[in-house]
Formats: sequence, structure tokens, C-alpha cells
Amino acid sequence: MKLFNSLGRELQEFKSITPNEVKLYTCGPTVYDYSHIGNLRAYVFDDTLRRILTNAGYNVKHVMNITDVGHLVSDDDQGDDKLEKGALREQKTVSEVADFYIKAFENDISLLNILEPNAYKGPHGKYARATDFIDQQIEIVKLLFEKDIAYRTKQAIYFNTSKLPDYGKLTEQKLDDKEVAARAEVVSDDQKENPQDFALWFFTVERFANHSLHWNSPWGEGFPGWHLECSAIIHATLGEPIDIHTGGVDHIGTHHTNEIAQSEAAFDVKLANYWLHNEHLLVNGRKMSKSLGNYYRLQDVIDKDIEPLALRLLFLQSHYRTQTNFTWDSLEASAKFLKRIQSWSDLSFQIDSSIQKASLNDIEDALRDDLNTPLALSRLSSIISDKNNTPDHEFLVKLDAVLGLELSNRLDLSDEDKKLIVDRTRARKNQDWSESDKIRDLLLEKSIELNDSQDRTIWSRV
RNA sequence: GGCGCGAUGGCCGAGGAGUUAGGCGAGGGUCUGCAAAACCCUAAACACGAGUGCGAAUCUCGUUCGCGCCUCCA
Repeated sequence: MKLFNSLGRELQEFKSITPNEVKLYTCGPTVYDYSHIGNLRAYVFDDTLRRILTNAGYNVKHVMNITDVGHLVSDDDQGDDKLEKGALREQKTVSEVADFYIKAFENDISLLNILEPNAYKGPHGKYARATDFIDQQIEIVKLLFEKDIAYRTKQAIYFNTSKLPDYGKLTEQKLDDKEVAARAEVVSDDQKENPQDFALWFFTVERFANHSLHWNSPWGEGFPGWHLECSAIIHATLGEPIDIHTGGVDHIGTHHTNEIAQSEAAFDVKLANYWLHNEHLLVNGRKMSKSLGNYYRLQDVIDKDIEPLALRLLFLQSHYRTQTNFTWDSLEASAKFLKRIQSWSDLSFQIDSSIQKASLNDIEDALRDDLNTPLALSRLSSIISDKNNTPDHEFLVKLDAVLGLELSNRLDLSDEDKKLIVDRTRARKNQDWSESDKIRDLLLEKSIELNDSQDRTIWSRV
């Protein structure tokens, strides 16, 4: 199995640390608002990776975090973070806001048939919430102080990046070339020793004085820096080194770079062997994002009577490492393609199967080549187009295992509906067209579509 | 300024030195009580300029344009 590793920027043959086991960690959402479909692309990518690894024989241990505290906005001198802002906007507490959007997130995940993380079970479920790991985050800061890598200013505790020789190995960008405060609105702390030093812990003083979520620490009241949670959660749940760490490309330069720095400095172990990053979804050629306001939610898809799995299929039709331009036309195209795949799947109830099992290998080969899902779907399409291929349940189960399109749990017709089809066939034989059309309409009301071919009537659920 | 990605037919997108990507759409056809679906056929592409090859959409260089990141982001 080949994967493109951001660490080294090359396609590499995947080798797990422990035979037949993969430790997989994913950077999850910040829950201050609804996820948009660009965010969801990342989780479909993750899910696909996990399914393919599982299919290849690995026992995948998957952990995903949820950021429910301390994401700095940085464009605001008040020092609000996104969750605090969301709370203010909705006149709720930060925890209420987080709970609400976590539910919404879990609902989206479920509609897209994305598997829940399976290697962590905490007080709030299967997603690891940053606020449930405060102690562990403080422990890392302690370790970094012991190693003389952390230092404090009036505002915060920082990680001294100059103490780590290979700091920034993921970005391959020289520190001197980095533009300081590339975005004008970035608030800086003039007590920082190096511009690229990042916060491990913020004190609830000055601009953060009113931060509503804060905890006691050996150094004073405050809240953790953003990067810390992932280091702490990985240490507490999977343990370093992990096999694969995933996230969006926007995380390479900052979040993942700093995560690596913290973890590797604190624990003296490599954090992750493979770093996989998904590219962004674009709208009209621009990145879909909350701040640009050019985003759609899964609910917008549903409101257009397009089923969520069509979105999953659309994502699979492009490679995870390419920017994809989202249009409603392309989503509708995927919805039609999905319908064709589903109709073909319904044949498994109606016609004796005759599928070339080898064709599944072609699909798996494509998937194991750095998740070439578009090529895999192209191969699926040729299977479907070949009249000699009709699926059986076993084949659909295997397809679902990697693509997650829910083809294997579609329902056979009830006996009553089957009888209706028999009745209709008899009516047609007697050229009783009004009766036959009546039955066809009746079944259509139950979302069952009939297609008359030369020798028989085929149904499919729509 | 630095780092990175990209430019493929009407739209979305794989591939990648010589041989069909695929989806949706368009045109034609087969089948058919009607309808729908399915299937078959067809048209249509590799940003621009130079270079290296017997041969370049595919490699190299340059140009133009677009996108992302450089302490909010998947």
C-alpha cells in the first residue's frame, strides 16, 4: 500500500509499526459553528483511509479530537476565541455552544456514513474533547519546563522553538524566510523570544482576562494553547509513535509543525511516521471557508433533495490531494451516478449474481495506490456497465467496506410489493394497461421504480 | 518575501512519453402498450512559448493565470 507522506513529500510504501495494526489520529473540528461541506471532505477522506487500511488487513485504532476550547481568533484585540464568540453570539455558555455543535457534527458524520472513532471512550463519547484532557496538557508543559524548552511571559507560556534543531521539518520552510505576522491583524507578544514561538498556555490576564473557560495550573489560571490538545490526546490514547496523522493542508505549517515540536520535545519519541493531508474544497475557485462566507452545509444539500451519500460520492470522485471545485451541477451529476449504482445494487435481489470476483481486486489496487478513489470508481463504473455483471450481497458488502456507499444494506421488496409486481405482469399480459399503470404509480409512491425490459420487470428503490 | 499545489473536452474530474479514464451533460440508435431505465454508437481536451526525444497532454526551462499556507481554518 502506497501513501503520500507530507513528511518528506513523497509517495512511500506504508509499513505499520506493529504488524497488522495502525494507530491513526485525526484533527477534528472546532465546534463553534456548523461544519461546512469542505470540512466534511476531510472526514470522508479520513474515513476512506481507515476503511482501506482495514480492508488491507490492519486493525485500525482511530482517535479524533474535538476542539471545544481556546481557539484564538487573533483578529480581535479583545482576545475572544471562536467558541467565546459563538457563545456571545448565541447568548449561551461556551459549553452549551460546544455541545450543540458537537451534536450537529455527529449528525453530519452519521449521514455521510463515516465511522466513529473506535479507540477512545470518554465521559462525552467517542470523540476526544480537549477539555477532558486539561491535566494531560499541563503535564506536557511541565515536561517542557523541565527540559528548559518552555518559558513564560506575562501573557502566556511559550515553546522556545530555537531549542529544537529540527523544528519545522514538516514545512521545509526556513524560519528566517517566514514573514513575521503575515496577516496584519496578528497580535504579538513583545516578550516572546522568537517570532515563531507558540503558546502552550495562556493566562487569563490582559486581553484574555474575560475568557470564560479557564483552569488552574502550576503557573496560574488560564487555558491551553491550541496545539497542545492533540499532543496530549495522542499521548493519552494511542501513545507515540503513531502510524498515521491526518488533517487538512492548512495545518502543515503551523498546527502540525507545533504539535510535532511539543510531542517530540516532551517525550523524545517521533510523533507520527506518516502525515497525510487533504486538499481543500473550493467554491468558484476560492477556498470554502467560514470567514469568506462562501460555504454550504450538509443541510443545504438535503434541502435540495440530494441525499448526503451523493456528496460522499462526489468527494470520492476526486483525489484527496487535489483541490476540488464544488458546484451544484457536479453534485447533481454524482447524485445521478449514485442512483445508477444503487439500481445496479438492487439487482442482487432479483437476478442470479454473476460477478467476476477479480474485479474487486482492481478496485482495491487503485485504492491502495494512495487512495485513488476516482480510478476505483471508474473501474466500478465499467463493472456496472458490463451486462454480464450482476452483484451479490457479498460483493456489495466488500464494496461498502471500502467506499461506504451503503449498497449492501438496501432492502428487498416486501412480499406484498412483490405480489403487486406479479399482478402487474399479469395485467400487462392481458393488456390491461390502466391496471398495470395503476400498480406502477402505487409502487412509485413507495419510492419503488419499475423498469420493463424485454423479458422481465426490474425494480429499484429511489 | 518564503513554502507548496495547480492549469485536461459544456461541467466535475483520473491518468501521465506512443494504446478508451470515469461521472453528468449533448447528438444518434436499440428496446418499448405508454413511460422510465438500461445498453450501443458519436462528437469533444490536455493554458501559452521554447527545448530534449523517433515520438510530449505526459519530461525540462520560461511565460501567463489561479489557489493555499506563513500563530482562525479540513
